[in-house]
Amino acid sequence: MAEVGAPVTMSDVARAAGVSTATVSRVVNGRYGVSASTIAQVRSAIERLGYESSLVATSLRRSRTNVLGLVTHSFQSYTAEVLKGVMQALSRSGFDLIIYANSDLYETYSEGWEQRHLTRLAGTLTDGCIVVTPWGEVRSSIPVVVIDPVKGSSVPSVTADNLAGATSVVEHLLALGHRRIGFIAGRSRLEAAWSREEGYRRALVAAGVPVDPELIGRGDFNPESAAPLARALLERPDPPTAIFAASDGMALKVLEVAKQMGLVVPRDLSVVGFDNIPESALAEPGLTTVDQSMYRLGYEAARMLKSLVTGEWQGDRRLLLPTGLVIRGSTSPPASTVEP
Amino acid sequence: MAEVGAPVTMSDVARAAGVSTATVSRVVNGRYGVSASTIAQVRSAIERLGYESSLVATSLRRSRTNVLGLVTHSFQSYTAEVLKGVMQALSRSGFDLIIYANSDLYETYSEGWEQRHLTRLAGTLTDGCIVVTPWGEVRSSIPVVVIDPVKGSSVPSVTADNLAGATSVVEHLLALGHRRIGFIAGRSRLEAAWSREEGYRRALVAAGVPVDPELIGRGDFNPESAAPLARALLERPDPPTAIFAASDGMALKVLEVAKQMGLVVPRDLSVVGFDNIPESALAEPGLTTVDQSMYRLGYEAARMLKSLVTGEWQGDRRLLLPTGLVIRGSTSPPASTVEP
DNA sequence: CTGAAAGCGCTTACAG
DNA sequence: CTGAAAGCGCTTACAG
Repeated sequence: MAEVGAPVTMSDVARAAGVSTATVSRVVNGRYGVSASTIAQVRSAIERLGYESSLVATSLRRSRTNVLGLVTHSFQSYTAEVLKGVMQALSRSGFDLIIYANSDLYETYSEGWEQRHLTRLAGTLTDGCIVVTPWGEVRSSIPVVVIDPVKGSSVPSVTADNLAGATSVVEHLLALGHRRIGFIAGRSRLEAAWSREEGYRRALVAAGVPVDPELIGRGDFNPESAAPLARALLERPDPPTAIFAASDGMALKVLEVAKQMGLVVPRDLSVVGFDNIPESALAEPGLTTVDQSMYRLGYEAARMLKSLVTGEWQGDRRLLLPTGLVIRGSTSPPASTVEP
Repeated sequence: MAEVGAPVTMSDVARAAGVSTATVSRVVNGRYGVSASTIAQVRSAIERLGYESSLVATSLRRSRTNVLGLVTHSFQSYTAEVLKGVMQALSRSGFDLIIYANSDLYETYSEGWEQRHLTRLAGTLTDGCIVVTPWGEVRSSIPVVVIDPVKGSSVPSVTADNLAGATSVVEHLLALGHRRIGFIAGRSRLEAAWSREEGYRRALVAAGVPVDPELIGRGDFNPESAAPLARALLERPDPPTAIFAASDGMALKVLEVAKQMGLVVPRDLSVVGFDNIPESALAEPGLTTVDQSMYRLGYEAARMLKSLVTGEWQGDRRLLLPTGLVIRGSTSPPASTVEP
């Protein structure tokens, strides 16, 4: 009952039922114009042989496959959340989902992975694709929805309202009395990174606090990139009283560096992240951060893609989803609130 | 830069480069016997047109695709863990991964989904497949590894040591002084469900405690199935002092029912689950349970599949992975330890 | 070193 | 109502 011989093809069924493959195809696809008795014969042969049509052959021949694709680079917790949302949106939709993940995790090849995989799927296998946080702009012969596009992208996309999220972080810190607020930026090509920095800047300017370029570190969303930047900020003669990192991963790194330097959070330093990954709640102290629902991003992306494929999509092709500030233990008023 | 026309095919490249598709194919696949100048022409045409070979066409023609498949019914947290393990094992292996999930979540079609999808992928797209918790025995023309097979399955598989895990739960409860231990079983076709019940029985027998069939409820791993069973157990004139549910989902339901009935856990009732899903740690009180590393299951399944496909697998085709008891707040000695 | 041709497993006009 | 044939985009002997 384990590994059996060659797969059963449509020709096998045709031979067993004594008809042509064309007829088998008609029965399999429920087309009209086949006699009841032929249908019965074919059905029984299908049953007997355990035939299932080959996804590959079918999709090569047909224009429409009813399969949507999702291309992702890696498999983190947030990817899983996205997938749950996607599956929910696709439930009973008639579309199946194929997820393509390349194993070449850290190779040179990885730049442009999304475009490569997309193109390989697009011609034939899938009717539409979701691409999660690509490295660059993507183009395709089929509808595509990008979750977290690069800045300036014109492809349909779903993004969290990073600008509002970042603004609320800085407003929160300002309200606590902070005036020297450091920022560790993310990979600047991504729209998300740009918006988070922009929110930081605007909120400061709106409050009449000058933006000090010395307090901005250039990270890349990789947690490791944040460590030296945090250290540099904190070793200044006039260190910031709060650091806002553009991702939770980087913020958790800031927490670590602060601890190593003998600083107590939030007494000596307030720290804020962005994303609300599960680890942020478990940190000690809990990390104040901005929640962006990855589930929701996945859900909305799938919903848009579905409508794009069927041609029913109305309205904006660039969805902005709300974010929410989550206040935990890593923020408090600065030790000495010095107002000029 | 968004949705562009028809996909670029090999013929397009051939035409642009002034050669035959056979030659393009040779260049794309790095075959010997093409002149340097031709290679250069073809390469430049590929670059210019942005050509990528069609996954579907390639895999239809070739016997080997270097793509492994994973077929799953749903997308829960544990599926995500499995996937992380699979991706880790496949990292830099030269195999890409395709995950096929059907959207038809709750339909009649769902019985036997794994066999259907497996067959549709197997002939052509994938060199091997992982199937996660199937409904029945699977067969295929390509190597398959099942995570959590049905009982009596002969397909290569990876499973947690459910027997040892369940045994350790009951030994823990016995050591605390419990003698009337209720059990809520899982979907009995699954080997995991059977082993967990068997562990429960054996541990009782080993301790000289008779197995009372009245204390065994027949659930199906669905949390909802546990509620009436727990209620029935707790409303008995001689209720158990502890309930061991065969999954965390069901155990959390028991916790809920107990609360509704005004019982305080663990004072009035000890509760134990199985799986160690994230929610079990967040319950109030924390749920004592058995940890089975889904990450590890995925990792080992992928490792085995890889070797099965390349024909290098040595040793057992049925892997049993260790489990570990995780003691949290939901278990304590019974209120009155009555020893006969 | 290169191309014409067959064929992977299907579907779809086109005849009959 | 049914079948022979063409073709989806590739790869691979087979010639040359």
